[in-house]
Amino acid sequence: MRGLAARLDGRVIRKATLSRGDLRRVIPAGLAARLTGARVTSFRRRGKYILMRLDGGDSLLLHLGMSGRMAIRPSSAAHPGEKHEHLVIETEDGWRIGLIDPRRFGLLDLLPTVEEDAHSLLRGMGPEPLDAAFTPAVLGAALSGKRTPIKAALLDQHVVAGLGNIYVSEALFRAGISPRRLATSIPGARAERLVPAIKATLTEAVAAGGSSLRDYVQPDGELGYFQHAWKVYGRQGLACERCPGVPPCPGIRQMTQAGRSTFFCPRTQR
DNA sequence: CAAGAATCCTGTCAGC
DNA sequence: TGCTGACAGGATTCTT
Repeated sequence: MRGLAARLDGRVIRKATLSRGDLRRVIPAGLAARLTGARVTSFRRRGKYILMRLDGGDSLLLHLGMSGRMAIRPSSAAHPGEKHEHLVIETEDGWRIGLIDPRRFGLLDLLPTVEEDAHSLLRGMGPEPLDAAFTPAVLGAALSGKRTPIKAALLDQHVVAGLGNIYVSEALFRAGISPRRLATSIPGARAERLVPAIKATLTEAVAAGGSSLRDYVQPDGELGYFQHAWKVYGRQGLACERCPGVPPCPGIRQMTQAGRSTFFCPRTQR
């Protein structure tokens, strides 16, 4: 969102082009026409959704799904026909911002700005994990009585907003909590560890991922570097960094929970 | 009601 | 080189 705001906030959209009518759901008719000629007045993020406000009172709702990304280039640059570029926004000051989403799990919608919080996709969403209001007591209350593994509970956007499959594994490792543990056992001392672990994981990821969006300005920009900071995700079989040397770490394990990969250290996460 | 499975879609990679 | 199957950063809907 910060990368988009750097190029779009305060700018006038010269032209918006939609090349297909659906992503995860049908895109409202007239969305491109509404963007064209509008000035972008502010940005907001809620969970994994980005909201771009326009003068005139509407907001563009954007979700990148699993495979979506934004490509930012000067309008003057050559465009060797990116595949799966579903929406293109060109600004009056000469930038071209494209939404590229091969799997089309992403989402676009248009809604009145005053109704953002009432939107069906945002209503009922859990607290923002980086807000001061996201405390161990708040997380504990959301998990209390839930007889699902904590891994699955943290992926539920109604419990806490914005955590994905990678960050859940990373946060549980930092907190020393087994992904198999039932959510209802978290309130109390474990929530006291888990909340700061979630905040630290996301703060570091945003710092690293923000750089990737800036790099998108380059034609062959790198995707970012938080993947180099993963402590368990994708590291099955490797030693974790928290086990004492003797005896050595039994190795990071991978398993499937609710259809998603989970990575964890079987010794330090209990 | 809650939890797991199936589902949408395309690209990539391992194995043959 | 080419084919097949498994799997991928998400979230909703269907089953159990």
